[in-house]
Amino acid sequence: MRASRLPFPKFFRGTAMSPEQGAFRALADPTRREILKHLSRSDMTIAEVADLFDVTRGAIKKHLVILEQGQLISVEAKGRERLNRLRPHGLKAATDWLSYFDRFWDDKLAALGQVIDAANSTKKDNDNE
Amino acid sequence: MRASRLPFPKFFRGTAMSPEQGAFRALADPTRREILKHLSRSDMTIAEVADLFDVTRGAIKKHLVILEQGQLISVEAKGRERLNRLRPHGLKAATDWLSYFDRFWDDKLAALGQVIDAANSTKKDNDNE
DNA sequence: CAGATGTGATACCTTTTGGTATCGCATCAA
DNA sequence: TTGATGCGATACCAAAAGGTATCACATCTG
Repeated sequence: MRASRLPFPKFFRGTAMSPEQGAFRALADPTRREILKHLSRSDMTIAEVADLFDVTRGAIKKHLVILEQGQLISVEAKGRERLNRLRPHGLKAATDWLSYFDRFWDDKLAALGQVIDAANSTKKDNDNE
Repeated sequence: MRASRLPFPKFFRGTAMSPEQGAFRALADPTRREILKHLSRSDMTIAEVADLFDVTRGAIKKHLVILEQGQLISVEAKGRERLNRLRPHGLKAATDWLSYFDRFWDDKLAALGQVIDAANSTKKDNDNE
């Protein structure tokens, strides 16, 4: 029977996802990333979003639900329609997570990061985390 | 027969993924994000990574393959072992993609972004509503 | 009112993901 | 040489993801 087709993955039914988990899950799909770019220009109903892609409204609706679960958009009932609006602060969860690695990919920042590390722990880098 | 269990998803067999697609796909899993943090501290063999988690080596190996496909790590054969090393520049693909939205979530940057937009397109740009 | 329309909710399908267990091979150590 | 040990490679499984089609319902509009 597979307890089939429940609306949420197990790890999200009942408890909350970490903010960066929701954000990264939502960002993993290219269609959803495109939707975000469109919503950054203007709020849109489901039908308006669906018109921009080659998939059905149902598929777009599912993408929007995942974006909403990831706190990347908010949805406002507006008469018969529902307006999807970018919630840009949600992306900050992903940006913040990634910022940990800034020192590693930017050579200029790397030098700075090492200076800061040295200053913060003049003895050694023990167990960070 | 389902052409079952091919090593790569269809969109990656044959052609290349966009850099941000590979990065975001890899980042979508919490175990992989943790692996990246560990690798930022030191290079590790598969067995060493697997010891940090409660899953089998096989599962960790699959995660490392996805991280490698996303250009987030590189793997160097070292005798009988294989050393997995963070490739931090790969994360820049995700950071770059997200930077488009900086102006939306940081109010201080928003003002700056609008100034820049205005300066860059004092004439056109009236396509939003 | 009656019809058109935007949406929600299902049911169902295929593919991908994340996991296990297992086998075989190369390489290191005794 | 003979084991141990890291890994690669499969085969297999359950669940999640991404999609379609369809129906019901609320809400606009003539």
